[in-house]
Amino acid sequence: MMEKKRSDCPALPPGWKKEEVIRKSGLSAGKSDVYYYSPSGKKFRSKPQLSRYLGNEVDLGCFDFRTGKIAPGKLQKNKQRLRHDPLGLAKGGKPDLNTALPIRQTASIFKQPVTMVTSHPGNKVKADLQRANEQPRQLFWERRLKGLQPSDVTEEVLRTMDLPRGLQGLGPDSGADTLLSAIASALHMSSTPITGQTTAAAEKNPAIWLNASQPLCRAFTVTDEQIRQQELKVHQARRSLEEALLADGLARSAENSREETA
DNA sequence: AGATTCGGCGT
DNA sequence: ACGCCGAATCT
Repeated sequence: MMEKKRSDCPALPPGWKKEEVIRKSGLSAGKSDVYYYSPSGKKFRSKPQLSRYLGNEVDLGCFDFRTGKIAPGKLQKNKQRLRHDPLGLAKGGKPDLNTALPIRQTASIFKQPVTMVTSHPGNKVKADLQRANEQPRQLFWERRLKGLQPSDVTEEVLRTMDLPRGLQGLGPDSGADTLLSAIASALHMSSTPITGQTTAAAEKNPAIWLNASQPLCRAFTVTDEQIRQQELKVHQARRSLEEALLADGLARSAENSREETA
């Protein structure tokens, strides 16, 4: 029996082993296959398979399956993509590695926990609201959000969201789409109330008078009625998400059992 | 049956 | 050129 040399893999959680097997015959002789073994001994033979199993425990985004190391060369690609296809959803529909837990993949750039809808209490919701609030930001960084649109997996653009009148953009790129993204981002990233730009001076010269901790938006007020309507929308959206997660979970377990019993 | 191995499709 | 995975082959 050939002793398989399984080596520890530092880029993975403790207990994971990596193995490389050289092909010794056939047209592909000399090539090699790489396998990983979980601490429990399950064998993995591709990055997607590994990613499905690890979920968000480990970000495999820049993990090189063949070498077993973190590949720093991937950042270039991501930046390039940010221009017109920020999330890589546009086409080709990558299997989207790391899809196990719901991550808010909106304009708000940084991954955050999101409400997990279950029938049980004890949900963790935005547990760390005081994180990373004091990061330096570009003035008018919101313009990077221009043109972002919600779409489903078939690439069809979903209905656009309507903002209430009374919300008005400010500064360069003060279009409605940028405004929506800017406000959404502000709500995600700030733990203080979002008021818009309250000084009238920001109107005339935003570059000087801008309150950088507020979105590029004129000051506004929100009515109780608007809040009620929004609560309704959120409830409906959560139901949709719950159904989607359920369906996804079923598909995932179906695939897992298919692999196990294959 | 499970494990191993190479082919070959798709990118 | 290579990742991924089906399936033939082996034990």
